[in-house]
Amino acid sequence: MTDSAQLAFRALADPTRREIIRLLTQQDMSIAALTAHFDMTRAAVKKHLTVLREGGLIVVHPQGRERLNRLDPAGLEPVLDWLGLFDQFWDDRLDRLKSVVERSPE
Amino acid sequence: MTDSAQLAFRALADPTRREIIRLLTQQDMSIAALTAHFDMTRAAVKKHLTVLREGGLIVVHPQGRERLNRLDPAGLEPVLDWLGLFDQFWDDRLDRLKSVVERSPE
DNA sequence: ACCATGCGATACCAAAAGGTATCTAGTCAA
DNA sequence: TTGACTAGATACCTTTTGGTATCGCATGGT
Repeated sequence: MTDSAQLAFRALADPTRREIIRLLTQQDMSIAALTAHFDMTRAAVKKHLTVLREGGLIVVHPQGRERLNRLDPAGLEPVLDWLGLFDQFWDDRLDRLKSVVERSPE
Repeated sequence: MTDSAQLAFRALADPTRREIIRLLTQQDMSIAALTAHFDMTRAAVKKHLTVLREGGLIVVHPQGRERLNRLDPAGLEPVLDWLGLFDQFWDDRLDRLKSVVERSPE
């Protein structure tokens, strides 16, 4: 009963992992293919993939000697659910802020 | 130009900080008031509040000798924006998965 | 003026996270 | 079966993170 939202939020907290997610929205990819997009070793990418899998955000399905990593949208549900708890709150204030934010580029 | 989404995602990655957010949706609170809800020292809570402020999720406004922490919904925008990039993707597959997930409690 | 109180800042510690190097094990082609 | 390629596992290192303990600084009541 380890809070599944926790594992998902943790998985999303790293920029490399979010980039992996972005890449996987384009197509399923092997570790080697993903590693080509980063300046780090295959082992490091593997660790990120493990965290993503623990967070339920990807699934692996072996194909011959390759193991393709595929995005699993169901893993995002806990995150969306949590954020949804505050829909009312965010909406109320976001609406009021929108015009303000747009005209103050900071 | 430090990616603001990164700071926000990092702030959301800790369960204590998410609980703080939840508490702050009810009412603005001082550090002391927040600390009463956790089994940790005021200094630890203070650190979490710093991370939340860096993530743009809360703002502090002094009131006498108290400093009330207030939720800032604008800080969540980068997160919602990032998630929004995959709306199409999630939606497509979430719809297909919904019934499946509901009948497979795993 | 005093003293409680509410916070901020710092130094310090243990554990977790991100990374590399290296070794081992399957799978496919010749 | 040998060799090349793809990936998992482990040991190890460094940095970050979450936490405590402690000190000092304002603020407000008496």
